[in-house]
Formats: sequence, structure tokens, C-alpha cells
Amino acid sequence: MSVTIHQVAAEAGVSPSTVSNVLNGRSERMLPQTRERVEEAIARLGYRPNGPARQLRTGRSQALGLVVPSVANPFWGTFARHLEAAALQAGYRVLLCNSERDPARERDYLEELWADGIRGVVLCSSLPSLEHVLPLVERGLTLIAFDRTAQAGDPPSLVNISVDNAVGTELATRHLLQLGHRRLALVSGSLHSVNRRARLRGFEAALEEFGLTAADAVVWSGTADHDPAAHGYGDLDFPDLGRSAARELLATGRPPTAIVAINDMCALGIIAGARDAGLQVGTDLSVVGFDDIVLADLATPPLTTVRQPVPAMADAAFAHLRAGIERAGNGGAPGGSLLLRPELVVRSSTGPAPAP
Amino acid sequence: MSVTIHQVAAEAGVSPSTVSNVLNGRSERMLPQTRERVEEAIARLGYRPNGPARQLRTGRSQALGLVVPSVANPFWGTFARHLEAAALQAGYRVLLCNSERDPARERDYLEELWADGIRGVVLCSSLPSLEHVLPLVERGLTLIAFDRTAQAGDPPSLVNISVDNAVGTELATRHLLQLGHRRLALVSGSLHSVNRRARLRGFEAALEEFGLTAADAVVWSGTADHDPAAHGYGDLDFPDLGRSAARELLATGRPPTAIVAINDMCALGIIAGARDAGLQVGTDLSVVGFDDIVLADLATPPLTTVRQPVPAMADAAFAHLRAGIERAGNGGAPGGSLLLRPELVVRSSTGPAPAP
DNA sequence: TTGCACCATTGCAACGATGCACCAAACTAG
DNA sequence: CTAGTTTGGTGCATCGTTGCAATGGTGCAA
Repeated sequence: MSVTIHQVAAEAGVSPSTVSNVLNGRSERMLPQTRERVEEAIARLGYRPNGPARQLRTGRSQALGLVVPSVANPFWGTFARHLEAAALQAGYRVLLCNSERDPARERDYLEELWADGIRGVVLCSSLPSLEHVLPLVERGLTLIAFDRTAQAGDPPSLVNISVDNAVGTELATRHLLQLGHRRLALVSGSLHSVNRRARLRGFEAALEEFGLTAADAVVWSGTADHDPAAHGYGDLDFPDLGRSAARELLATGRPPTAIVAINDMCALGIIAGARDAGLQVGTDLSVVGFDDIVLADLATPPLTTVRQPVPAMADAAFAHLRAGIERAGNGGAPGGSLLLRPELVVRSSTGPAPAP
Repeated sequence: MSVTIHQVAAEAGVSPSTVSNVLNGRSERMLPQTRERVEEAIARLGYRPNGPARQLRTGRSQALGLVVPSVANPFWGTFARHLEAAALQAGYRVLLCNSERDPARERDYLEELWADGIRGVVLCSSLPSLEHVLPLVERGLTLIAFDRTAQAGDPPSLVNISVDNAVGTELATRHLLQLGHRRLALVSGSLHSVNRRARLRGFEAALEEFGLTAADAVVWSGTADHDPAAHGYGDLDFPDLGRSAARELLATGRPPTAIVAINDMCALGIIAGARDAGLQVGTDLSVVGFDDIVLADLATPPLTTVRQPVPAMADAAFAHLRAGIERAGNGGAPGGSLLLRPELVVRSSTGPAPAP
């Protein structure tokens, strides 16, 4: 059906071994003219090496795995694109999988990727425990945990890459406090994940700086109903979460004047909820998001948010993954957490606190 | 490194062939107890068949390819998720690739997928000519063209799946005309793709129904600067396109009172542009989108748009792909276009035409 | 008892690429 | 002129799985 290395060899009048040598850059061991004849034959026949055969023989694969919660969330889509770009440049391909934040699916995908010869995976899962994928790591899978920081019990070689979430919400919250807001809320969703807990810590740290206590702020972590992990559609529930939160928070006797959202999707939901309640976001109510997805700038009003340095994070993830794969067992891997610095992007969804 | 079929065979006290037979459902030819012993051994050792080896031997692959313009556009992210769900249920996996609407990347990806043993791909490309991937189809690749309709010169077996774009914009435009708008604009971006041309036809058809001519409407197709294909970042330029279009159109002497956008991302850009110009969308200016992405409902104001039946389209794409793969050469393939019916979702970004 | 059909099970040769070990020829040194 | 080295290239076993052809054992009819 397809052209094989033997046909190329015959066409060029050499042995398959020689063609293989050309293919694998061992061309210093042959006459330039031989190499040329082989390359011509390859071009003439339109030959491409058979991936599976190659992989079977070498055990290596030119592909990486990327497991994200859901590509329907533009944040993950954007991250995927950047990782793909970095990988492509180095000759790797990326296989993308949606876990829907389900640990069982995460494990199944990793098992399948492993069986397919993939030896390096970026797992975007902020679960505190990585127990469910530990066996794979022990078998030799290079794993980069994205959007997560190191936890006790992690395998020693595990590299975690994340934005500094605590700093992020601290920036956001301080911004609100500086604008004079004193009744704040954090809409977080379930706090099962390490990054959300870090975001909570940043929120609380900023409050403390300004001499406020937990009593001055409310943390809206939703009900089981709103826990994205409980649904099939993962990240698509964030907007609903935000909308419900806004509805509830704004209906209380002493509603907050500013809300920190756990991410931009949630913030957009909050804005929609505020609009439902007849409030003007940016004057009556301030809202800060987190991520800086493409649409943050297009929202009405444009969303003030904490930007994750996605390109840099994707580059870092790829670099560590590649190093891990190419080290491949021999040589002790470092492991630990890499925290990148977020940046506050002020737009118009935040403004001075309204007069009391 | 990993468990092989030989180890399983040894553990169960049978030959590798028998294990293979169990694995491939040829269990009617063996004693139930043998089968049981093998299954126990598989479970005990945690055996998973090696994908590449299997593929090398059989030529078959349990993976499908999906090439989308850019997962950073939530529409494609959502489509990818639905296709993945359909495929997963049937035991297939999906490999996702971003073409950035670049024909060369489309071809490269298909070549690579083919070399990796993938025999079926959904290509989301609305280019009129599929010339660049024709050689692959001739070699036996089953190709489903998504977001495109059949064109002269297509390979006879090609299945095209798309929403009925003309009907979609016709619904949208008629809605605006019924609201009393008489000065309309279509913001289309470059008209190189078949689906955009179909959307233009629908727009014109609706105008005609109401006795209007091309003189009453303006088609803003942008400049080369705004052509997403000219950029690296594909679909991320749609919002900019919309924003520029709004700025230009609203600055003319006789600005349109209603705008049909080529898609939701573009519509969100138009809304942002209208806001920049101090207009109230839904009263001063009506805007209709196309796609119904998750965020359409969250926009301010919520976006009136033409919904694409994504789950149904994904199911159809998978069903045809599977049929094509499993037919695999023998048996004449049908080929043609499948057009699914869109649906107008009225929200608040459209309203009665303002008094002249 | 022989011949034959039938059965569960197994041996073995692939699939396509790789890379080590080897080889023949050409050169160099003594 | 021989022994040793370098150069340029090839032979072959191998990766893990598959599925056809073949195996030997059993039961039954003739």
C-alpha cells in the first residue's frame, strides 16, 4: 500500500540499512553522493517512514500526550495551541485528550497513551493526589503536572508547572481593596484542587494586609450541584456557577461590592448574573477574573483579570517534558514546582467602590 | 519494560496465539475455561496490547484524526469534544491537530497521520479546493470534510458535512428584516471559503425576499490585513475583524442598523466595537452571530445567533468516518454533502429598528 | 480396525524499520 | 610485502502482535 524502506533502497541501489542511516542522520559514514542518491529516491517515491514500525523497533515515539480538562474552555484550547507550537518546532507531535476533570478518564488516557508508545505527557489536573497515575510514572512515564504545585506524596521526579495562583488572587484582591472595596466575595467553586486553594490563600492574604478578617468577606464555593467535577461537561459549568453565585450573593442584605472569580469563564457568568440583577458592572459591582482568555477583552465591560503567561508556561512544560523523555530513566531527575508570575490586567470591569 | 503477550501466555499456560485469539474476540473456538485462564492472566499482569506492534501487523489503527482550524476558538473545541465522545464510545481515539487554516499544515498533518497508520480523518477546512490532500485520498485515506459542501473536482467518495449555511444566514437576516431593519451589513471576512460564500448567499436571498437589493446592504469582507488565513493565529483574529468592521461601518454617513456576523467570535468583536462607539447593542444596533458558542449566552447583551447542531454534526461525522474506514476500499462509497438544519436562537442583541 | 471429520490449540512467518556486528576494499606504517 | 587501520557499506536478528496453516488428539461411521 505504502512505500517502504526496501523500495527506496532498491530505487537508490543501496541497502535498507543505508537508507535507514540517511534517515537517522548518520550520514557522516557514507559518501556524499550516496546520501544524495538516497535522498533523491526518497523524494521521487514520496517515501515517509512508517511510524508504528519505527516505534515498535526503537521504543521511542515522536508524540507527546496532553490531557486537559476540556478544550471547550478557551483557556485550555489556547494552552494546547501553544504547547503544540513548541512541540512541533522540536519535531514532536501532540495528542490531545479531554479528561473532563475525571480521574478515571485521566488514568485511562495515560494508560492508552503509554500503550501507544508515548513516553511523555502533560497532565492538566489540579487534583491534590496523583495516586491514580502513579503506576504509570513508576513504569517510566515522564509526567508534567500542569496547573498544580508539588504535594507531599508526589513521586520524586514529578515536575509541576503552574502560575503563582496565590500571588495572582492577591494582586486581584489588592487591586479591589485599593479601589476602596471592603465587602468582597470570592466565587471559587469546589475547593478540591490545589490551585483553587492557593487562590483562596491569596485572597485571604490580601484581606489580611488591609486589616480585614474572614468576616468581611464571603467565599462562595457552591453546592455539589455546581461542582464541575460532578458534571459530564467539566469546564462548561463555570459560567453557570458564576451566574448562580451572582444571583445568590447579590440577593443578600449586604451584598459584596466586588467579586473575585476563580477564572474568566466564571467571571463572565458573574457579569451575566449581575446584568440579570440590573447592576452595572464596573460601577455598581466590580468583578475580577483569572486567566485572561481571548474573550476577556471582548466582554462588556472588558474584564479586569489576572493573566497567566500561557506561552511561557507552554514552553516550560515542553522543555521539561523533553528533558525528562530524553534523559529517560538514566540520571536523576530534579522534580519540584515551577511557579510563573501572573500579571494583573486592568480593564473596565473594576472601578471605585460605590459610596455606601 | 512492559508486559508482552508472551508473558501473558506463559502465565496462563497457553500459546501467544491463544492469547491473541482471546484479545480479538475469536473465543468461540476455545474452551471457556481456557479463555477464562487467559483473562485472569491478563488482569493479573495488567497487560495491555502494544499499539504500534498491533498496528504494524494489522495495518489498522484505533485512532482517528481531527484537523480543526484552531482549538482556541471555542466552537472547534466544542466540536472536538463531541466528536471525541462519539469516537470513544465506539472504541476509537481522536488525535487533534490545529491547522491554523493553512493548507500546507493541513497536508502535513494528514501525511503524518497517514504515516502513523491513521486511515480516517475529519478535516475541518472550508477551502473550495481539496487538491492539496487529494493524493492521500487516492492512497486510501477516508476523509470527511467538515464545514464544507461538495464542489466540482472533489474525489467521488468524499463526504461533506456542514450546517446549511445559506439557510442559517437567511434565518438571521430575515429576523432582522422582520424587526424593521432596512440598512444591513454582513461582516464576512475574506470570502475564500465555501461556507462563507454560502452565508453570503443566504444573506442576499433574504434581502431579495424583502425586495431589497445589494445597494441597500453592505458586505464588509475586510482587507488582506484582516484575513485570518494571512495570520499565524487563525481564528483568534475574528474578534479583531469584527471590531474593525464595526468601527468602520459605524463611522460612515449612513451606518447600518443591523449587522450579520460571519460567526460568534466576530459578533463579539462587533459588540465591542459598537460599545467603543458608544452604541447600545440591541436597541441602537442589532447584531446576529453564527455558531452559538458557549459564550454567546454570556455576552452583554446575550447574543442572538444561528445555532449549529454540533452534537448531531459530530455524530454524523463519526458515523460516516467509521463506515468509510470499515468499508476500506471494497464497496463503492457514496459521497456527497450532508447539510444539517441550523436554528435561530433569539436573545437580546437584536431588537426593533430604531426610528429613522 | 481404518478413515475421516472435527476440535482446541499452536508454530511460524510476516508487518517495516533499526542498528549492531561484520566485511571487503583501500589505505598507511614499518 | 605484510599487518593493521580506516572507510563505506551490508546482513540479519529483533521489536510485539497477528492469523493462516498445521498439529495431534478424540469420536464416530463404515
